[in-house]
Amino acid sequence: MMTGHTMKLQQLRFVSEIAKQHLNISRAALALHTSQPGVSKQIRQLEEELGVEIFARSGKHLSHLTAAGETILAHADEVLRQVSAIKAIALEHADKNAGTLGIATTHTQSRYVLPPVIGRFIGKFPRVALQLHQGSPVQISELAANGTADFAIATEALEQFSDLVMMPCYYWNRAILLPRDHPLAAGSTLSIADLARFPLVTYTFGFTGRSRLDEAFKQHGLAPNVVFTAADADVIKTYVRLGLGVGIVADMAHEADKDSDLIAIDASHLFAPSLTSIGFRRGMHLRSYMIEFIEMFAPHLSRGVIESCALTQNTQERKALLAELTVPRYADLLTVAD
Amino acid sequence: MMTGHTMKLQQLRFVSEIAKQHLNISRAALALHTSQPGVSKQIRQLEEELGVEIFARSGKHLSHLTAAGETILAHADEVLRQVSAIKAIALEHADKNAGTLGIATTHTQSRYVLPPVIGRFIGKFPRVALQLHQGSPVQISELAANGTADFAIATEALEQFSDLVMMPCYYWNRAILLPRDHPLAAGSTLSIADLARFPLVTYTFGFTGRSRLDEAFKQHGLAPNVVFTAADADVIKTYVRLGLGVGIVADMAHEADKDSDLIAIDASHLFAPSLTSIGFRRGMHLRSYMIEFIEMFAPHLSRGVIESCALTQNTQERKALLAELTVPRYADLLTVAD
DNA sequence: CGAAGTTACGGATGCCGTAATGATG
DNA sequence: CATCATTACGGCATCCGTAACTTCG
Repeated sequence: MMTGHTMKLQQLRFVSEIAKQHLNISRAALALHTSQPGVSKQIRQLEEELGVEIFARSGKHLSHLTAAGETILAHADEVLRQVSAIKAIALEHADKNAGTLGIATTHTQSRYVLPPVIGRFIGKFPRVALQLHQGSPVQISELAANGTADFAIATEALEQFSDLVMMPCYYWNRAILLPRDHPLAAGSTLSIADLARFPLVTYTFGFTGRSRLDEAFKQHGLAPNVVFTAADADVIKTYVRLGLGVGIVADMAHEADKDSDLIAIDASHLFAPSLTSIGFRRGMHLRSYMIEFIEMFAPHLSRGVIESCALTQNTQERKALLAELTVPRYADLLTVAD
Repeated sequence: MMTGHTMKLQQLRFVSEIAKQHLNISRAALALHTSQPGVSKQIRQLEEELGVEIFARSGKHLSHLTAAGETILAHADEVLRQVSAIKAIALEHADKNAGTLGIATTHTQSRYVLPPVIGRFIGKFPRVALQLHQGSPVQISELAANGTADFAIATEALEQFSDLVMMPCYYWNRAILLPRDHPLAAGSTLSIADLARFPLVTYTFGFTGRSRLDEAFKQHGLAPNVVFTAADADVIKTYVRLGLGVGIVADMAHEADKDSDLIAIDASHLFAPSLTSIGFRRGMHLRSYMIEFIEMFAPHLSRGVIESCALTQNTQERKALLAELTVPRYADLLTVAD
C-alpha cells in the first residue's frame, strides 16, 4: 500500500507547540509530555506528506518558520482552537453546571474585588471547581493564552496578546492612605505636588496601574520619591502603618472597616482612571457558567455581548461592539451590589 | 495506562459525512471509501471520549443530531475546512503554478463563455490541469460544496448552499433566434405578446435563467407555447433551424459568425436580466492561480475583494462587500476583451 | 563537551476490513 | 425480508519510547 499518511491532530499540536516554544523541539516534547524523537519524526512525516518544509533548519537547529509554515501554523492553531471548543461543548452538555473555572489574576483582584463575586458564584455553581492563579499581568496573560486558565483579569499589559479577547469591566482610581498623624491628613484637597513632597509606598512597576501613576507625576514635571514598592496592597498598607510613607493603592484595596486606623483620601482628581479587563482565548468555547461569571463580575457585559465578542474574529469589529458599552466605575458597582 | 483515546481527524470527517448523508452511516462509509463498522465504531469512540451523544438513535437508526451534536458538527466542519486549507497551502508553496482547477458549470458557460477565458488561463498556467464538470445548477452546487470542483459557475439556484461563497460576475439577457423566413423576422420591435403567438424553443426549467423567462410571460398574463426545451443552446439552435419554433437563448449563446443563417434579436427589453455568479466553498484556500482565474473571468473582481470574501464568515458582511462592486453586463465584457 | 535534532529499533496500541448478529419497519 | 447499525475478531500499520548517532557552537 502507498504511504498515505493522513494528517493527524497530534502533528498539528506539535507544530503549534514547537512554534510556541521558540522552535525548540525538545521543549515542545517536554511540554506535551512525549519524547523528542517522536515529535521530530511526526513533524518530518507531516512535512513529507504536505511536500513542504514547515520549519527551516540551519544545521541541527530550527532557525525559523518557512513562508508556508507561517500560514500553516495559523491554520493549525485554528484547528486546535476548534478541537478544544468541541471538548468544551461536550463537557457543557454532559453537565451544564459542573466543571472547572481557572482564573488568572493579580493580587488586587483576588484579594479585594473577587471575593464577593466568587462567593455568589460558588453559591450558584457549587459543582464548578475554581482555581485562582496569581501572577504579574504578563504571567496572567500567558496563563490564559496557553489554556492553563480560562480567564485573565488584570489592568495592564493584556492587549498585546492577539490570542486574547479582552472586555472592559470597570474603571477605578487610587486612594491615598495615611497614618492618622500624617501632616497631609490635616490639609484640605491634595495635589500631586503634595504627594511629591513625601516618601511614597505603592505598587511595583507593571502591577495594578502603576504606569498611570508615574505618568501623572511626569506630566507635572515631578519626580515622586517612591521609597518602597510591593505587588500587593496588603504589604503596602503594612508599611504605611509603620510610617514608612504615603500609600497609594487602588481604591478597591481600601476597606473602610478594616482600615479604620488609616486615613483614606480619594485620589481620582490626581490620576487618570485605569481600566480593569477580563480576557479569554479567542474562539474559546465559553461554558454557560463562565458567561455567568463574567456577568456577575461585570454586570454591564451581557451574555449576548460576550458571545458576540467570543465569536468575532476581527479585532476592529470587536472594538466597535465594545465601544457601545457603558463601562461602570468600581465605586458605582459597589453601591449597586449592596 | 488509561484509554485516553485522543480525538482523531477521521472521527470528525465521519461526523461531518454522516450529517451530510442524512444520518446514514452506510452511505457515509461508502462516500469515504471505508467500512460501515469502522465508521460506526469510531463515532461511538468519539462519543465515549466526549461523554456526549452526537447522534440520537431511535432503534437502529440515527434519528437526528443531538443539541451537542449540532454544535459539534459546526466545529468539526470548520476543522475540516482548515485542514483542507493547510493542504492547499502546501500545494501552493510546493509549486505556485502547478495544480488542478476543477470548474463545475453549465453548458452555456462551458460552451460559450469560458473558452476564451480558459484559453488565456492555460496560456498563463500551462501546468494547471483543468477539469470541467458539467451539470444542472443544483448538481454544480453540490460538486463545489463537496469539493469535487473548486468553483461553481452558474446563474440559478446557487444561493441556497450556505457552504458556498457566491460572487457576481456579469449580468446577461436573452437573444431571440429566428430562421430568416420567420414572420417575426420582418416586424419591427418585438413584444412579449409577439413571442406568445409562436411556438417557442428554450431552456429546460432550472437551467440558464429559465425562471426569469417564465416570470416575464406571467407578468403579462400570457402563457408561452413552449414546444421544446433543452439544457443547451446548441440543441435549441438546431431545432430553430428545423423551423420548430422561435428560439430564446442566453445572449452569450449567439455567435454572430457561426449563426449567420439565423436572425438574432436582442431581447433585453423583454426580460429582466439574469446574474451569473462564481462560487467556492466558504473558507477554502484559494490558490493564486485560482484567484487569477476569477480575475480573468470577472475582471471587476480583484484579488483583494476575492480574498476578503473568502475569509469573511458573516454572510451579511460579504453582501456589504459585494454591494460596492459594479457588476458589468456580458455584452460590455466582450467589447473590452476584444 | 553539551545541547539539540535525527536515525534505528522493538513493543504495544489501535485502526480497519470481513463476517456474524441484532434490531427495525 | 431488506436495511441498517452494532459486535466480534484478526491482521497490519503506526505511534511512541529507549537508545545510539550526529552535528553544531
